[in-house]
Amino acid sequence: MSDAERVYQVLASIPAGRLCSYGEVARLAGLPGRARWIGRVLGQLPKDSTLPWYRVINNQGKISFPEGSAAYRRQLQHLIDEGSASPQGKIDWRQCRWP
DNA sequence: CTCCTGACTCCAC
DNA sequence: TGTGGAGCCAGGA
Repeated sequence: MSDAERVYQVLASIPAGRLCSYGEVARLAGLPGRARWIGRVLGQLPKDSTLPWYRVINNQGKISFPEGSAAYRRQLQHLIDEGSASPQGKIDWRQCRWP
């Protein structure tokens, strides 16, 4: 199994309504210290992917896109749909911790 | 091969 | 609480 495949599995196993940081996904995938790589992998994800990439935010509990950008709004909308964030962009990052 | 970049983190100020 | 800098490492030029 490739590193990328493990990352996909970790992603797919994040419950709806829960959030996870890049570094955490990396650790869960057995790749400690490679948070940046996770970001790159997500960036390469096909647009029609069903993986919950939007449940991944940075360690500060924020979306890792410039506020107001199209990508930012797209991710925020998903989080709002799942009740993880308010329309104002306030993210409930307490949900970040995830076993 | 080297240099630069980045959906990141940590740790000192 | 906020900033800044160093560490990190795969990819592309």
